[in-house]
Amino acid sequence: MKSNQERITIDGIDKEILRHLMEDARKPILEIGRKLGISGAAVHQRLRKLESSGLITGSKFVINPKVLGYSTMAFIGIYLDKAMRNPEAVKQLREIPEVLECHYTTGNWSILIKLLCRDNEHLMQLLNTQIQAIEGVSRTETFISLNQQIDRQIGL
Amino acid sequence: MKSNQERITIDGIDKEILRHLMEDARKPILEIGRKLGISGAAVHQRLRKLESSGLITGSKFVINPKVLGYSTMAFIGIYLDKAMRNPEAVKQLREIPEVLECHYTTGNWSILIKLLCRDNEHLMQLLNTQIQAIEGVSRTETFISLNQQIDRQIGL
DNA sequence: GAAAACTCCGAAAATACGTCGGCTTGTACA
DNA sequence: TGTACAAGCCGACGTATTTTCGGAGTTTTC
Repeated sequence: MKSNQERITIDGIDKEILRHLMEDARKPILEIGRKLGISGAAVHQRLRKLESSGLITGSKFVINPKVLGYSTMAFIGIYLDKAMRNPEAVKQLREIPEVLECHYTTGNWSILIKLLCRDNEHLMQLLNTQIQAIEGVSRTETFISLNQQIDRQIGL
Repeated sequence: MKSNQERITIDGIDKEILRHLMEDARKPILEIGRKLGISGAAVHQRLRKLESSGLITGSKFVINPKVLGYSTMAFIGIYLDKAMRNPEAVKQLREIPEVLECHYTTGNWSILIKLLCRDNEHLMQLLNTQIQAIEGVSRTETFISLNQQIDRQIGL
């Protein structure tokens, strides 16, 4: 996929197309065209333009982690004894599949991660045997998400 | 979409199908079938089983916020003067389109939100005019993500 | 005002989707 | 051992979608 990253102008029709596909990536292009009152070919051409502009980075199936037994989400702030250790720490965090996000942040911590685990016991085990074991990690602070009340992409 | 939520067994072929679609929701079923050495019909039947089991919750187009000028991600811990105020606060947070996630968490804060804004100035403006303005918010702590180094779904 | 650039449409070809009956395999049970 | 049942796959089929193409209308550029 090429991303020319050229300046692009997105009009209302583009937004409408994207709004449909952001909700359901498999919605037929023809159906979107019918809904907007333009031909399927036009929708297709606009999508190609949007893709080549780099605005669309891909599409994903979303799976429900609870069905897999993953129901505990947590955020962990990580203190590193030297900020320099960041690249190596991230490399090791990447090996932990439960780590979904990893941010290099301002503030007290060096790193903030979001992770998804089965239950509190699983979380504790990850902390003790995986995360605290990473070289350079001096301390962590854990925040368990009791309930995720909003989860969405940036709007158009 | 029905979700029987029945117990389900996911074998290696199911995982392989999901792995493909989690990366690219528009990948043709037939192509996946060819890659796995089974017919398109079989892939289709498996997908129907996975859908009705509730494992698949949908599909999304992923857009690149940077192309839209959104390049600053931040996490904000919010203190509420009374935890009771949570539902009303969340309702108001939902009205702020830059708020992508909102978690009711253990720990110091009542709420942890993730938000995406254009730049630091935009962030400051959101804090001052939108978030601090919510009734019940007594204090906030902001962590700016200088770099998101991991971003993924739970693995199979 | 001509040329270039956009954007759309309709049609056609290639491809994919979704369903069906039938085949094979494995299991349960008498 | 034999039968019945369920699960999973296949090929084929009709329908629907994708993708491409040329052409036409409109706007922008110079």
